[in-house]
Amino acid sequence: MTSSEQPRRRGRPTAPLLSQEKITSAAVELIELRGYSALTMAALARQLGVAPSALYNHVSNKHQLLRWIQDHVNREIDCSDFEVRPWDAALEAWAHSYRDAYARHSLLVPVIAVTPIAGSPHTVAMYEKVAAGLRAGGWPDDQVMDVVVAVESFVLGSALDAAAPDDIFDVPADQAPVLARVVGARVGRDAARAAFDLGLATVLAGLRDRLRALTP
Amino acid sequence: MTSSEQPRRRGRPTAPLLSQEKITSAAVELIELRGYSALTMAALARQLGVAPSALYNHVSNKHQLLRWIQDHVNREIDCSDFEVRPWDAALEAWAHSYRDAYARHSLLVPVIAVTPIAGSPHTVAMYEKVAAGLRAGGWPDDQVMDVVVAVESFVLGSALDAAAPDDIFDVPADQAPVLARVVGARVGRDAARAAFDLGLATVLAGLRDRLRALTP
DNA sequence: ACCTGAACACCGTTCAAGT
DNA sequence: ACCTGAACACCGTTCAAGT
Repeated sequence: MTSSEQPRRRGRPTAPLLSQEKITSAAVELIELRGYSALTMAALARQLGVAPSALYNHVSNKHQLLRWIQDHVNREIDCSDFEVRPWDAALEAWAHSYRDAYARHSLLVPVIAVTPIAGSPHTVAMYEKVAAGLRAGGWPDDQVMDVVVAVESFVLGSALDAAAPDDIFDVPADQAPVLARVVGARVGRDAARAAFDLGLATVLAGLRDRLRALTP
Repeated sequence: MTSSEQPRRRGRPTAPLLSQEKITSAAVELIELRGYSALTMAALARQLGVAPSALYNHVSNKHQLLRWIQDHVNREIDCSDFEVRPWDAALEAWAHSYRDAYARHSLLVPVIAVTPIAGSPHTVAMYEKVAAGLRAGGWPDDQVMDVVVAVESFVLGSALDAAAPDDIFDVPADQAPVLARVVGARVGRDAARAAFDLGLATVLAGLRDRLRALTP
């Protein structure tokens, strides 16, 4: 060990093993490989080749880690259409992309719904684009966030629904005859997607009407 | 100890200390008193004056307990209107009641969305009424469940949103100017309710249009 | 049949100690 | 500044033992 030469105090300035980026992508990898139930601080540390306690030098607790993951997932959501297409078409594409992302991360849904966005740069950028698109489309300032939140609520509820088993509404016909009948009448394969498509089309039609009534 | 006489084997047939009803209402009481984070098997047992392991003679695990609580909450949801009012008015009242119930139990939302209803009598009864009301209102069999699920997705998403802090969208104006502007333009106190009301009105308008187009 | 008490495997998190 | 290893408080759940 040479005694001086290097700017840092002694030895070479060994780079830290961990960082927000490394931790987040390891966590996402773990989730995609083995699901959210496999995401424990111990398993994450193991994946990173480090002791569990080492994580706490970079992340204050597991909840903050979930917020990092949330921002990472939001990065995948496509909202580029707001800059080039009419507000309603862009909103539809955004809702689809948003739902699909969180259908794969439904465990995050209760986290998103409640976490301030300020610390999440990609999330802030997404809302900025959406808000700008709606505003440019003619929505008045004091209704933009209501539209965003309403659509988002539908999207997140649908993402949860997408994680439901196919037989969730199965019930003995003698116990609930009408329910059994209408449940049996659903032809399609992907019932959750059919409900989402119907709902989204309905919401968009309703919003178009509302905006039209607002600006004569 | 007399040897015969009693139908049971020996002593008096001491009634069990626990039952589904007692466990469920103790759990609900615990939740309303100290929140979901206080609902542990140990705390629940303590409330019932019993050892934690005793619970497992009546409930197979904590997840099943959550389903019992879910059915209990669903009992509070008002869907009586479906028998006496037009489908759209009844759907609106149901959605309001549904959202309010789960705004108080948002931790259950991810559970509901994924749990088969078959084992939950009040839940089945609720869906039966809703389905019958929509069907009587003129909705075709193969679309009834899509409408139910779409509205329910919006309701559950909104229930999650109702648990969000007021400052969830607060962001520095230089970082996201349009977002900051429209967030600031929301006048009202209860932003979550405003978004829910706008969304619900929009969904109902859209559904009325859709049904009208279906039945000329 | 139903309850107790002790135990188990696992969790997130803390902290003194090292470099 | 960053990591290790040992420890802590708490979880849900199991199970032999009692009545």
